[in-house]
Amino acid sequence: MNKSRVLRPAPDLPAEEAQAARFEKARLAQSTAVLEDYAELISDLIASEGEARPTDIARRLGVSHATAIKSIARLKREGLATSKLYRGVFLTPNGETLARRVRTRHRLVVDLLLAVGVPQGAAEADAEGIEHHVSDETLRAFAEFLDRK
Amino acid sequence: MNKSRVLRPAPDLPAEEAQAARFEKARLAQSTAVLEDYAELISDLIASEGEARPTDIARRLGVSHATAIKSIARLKREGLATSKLYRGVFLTPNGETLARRVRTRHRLVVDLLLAVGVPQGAAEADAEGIEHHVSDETLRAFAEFLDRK
DNA sequence: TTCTAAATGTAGCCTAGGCTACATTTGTTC
DNA sequence: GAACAAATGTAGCCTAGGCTACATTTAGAA
Repeated sequence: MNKSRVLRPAPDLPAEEAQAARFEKARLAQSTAVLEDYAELISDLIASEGEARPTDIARRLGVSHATAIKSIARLKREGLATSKLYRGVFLTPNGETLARRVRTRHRLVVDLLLAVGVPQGAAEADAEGIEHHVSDETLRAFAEFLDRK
Repeated sequence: MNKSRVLRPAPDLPAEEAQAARFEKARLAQSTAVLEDYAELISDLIASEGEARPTDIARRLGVSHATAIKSIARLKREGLATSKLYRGVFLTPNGETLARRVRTRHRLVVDLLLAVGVPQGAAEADAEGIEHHVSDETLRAFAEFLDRK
């Protein structure tokens, strides 16, 4: 039945697996993207406003407060944040570490986009989605490229 | 109650909205990422194997065939693909157009990563997630940067 | 101190995209 | 042409992350 399968030479198989692995990595990155965004935002809000409240988080992310509260619950489940009823949200040490890493990465991505000639607005907008898929290896390359400039 | 709200100066508000808009754009890009991946893959399979079958699509993406079939159903709902029971999958003209656009964008992203010094493996892996968040404006900047090199 | 608006939290719904388990169809092989 | 293995499709479950509607708590104002 499967004629094409039989005809396909063996060398294709490793390539197929590599492709599948790339997609899987992208899916994984996506599943942590929300956590990363929240961690960074909570950290920013605490730094600039003194506290991170669900309503402010929701407004900044452009989602309803109910959605924000649900995601905050996930952050808590994953050990990245803490909060008490009707009180603001705080990051655990793990959450702080994540926020720092995300902030650094975000800046590097924006800077790289600017360095290759992407206009400011587009750089900031696109970085918001791109950053979650930039591996440490790629990040290192970005840093070196910016150093050379 | 909301002291920080009152204290926050007006100039913050446009910035908040801009930030929310960036996140919303990223969410939107994410929701079309799967469609884009399938369209490109189906197009590739038809070109290289003569047909695109759910099992092959599933194996290449690293998901179960049931998942692939569900996503193919969404492609059909969105007018990007067609298929008959127990037959392969085909792209509509809209699907073809999307696939072409995605393929071009994918190549450009990989090329740009390579050009700034990202190692081949990381470039190919990261591009899989990054590409979906690269706007036309950014893509143009990438192309110009590569031309200059 | 009480009232009330805003913030916070809860419930329940939806879609997308994963999965496994099972049913059906196809096409090759004997 | 019958049997069987592989491909395809279906059903049902799960989680994440959207939403609206409603309930509860808080804290500032009167």
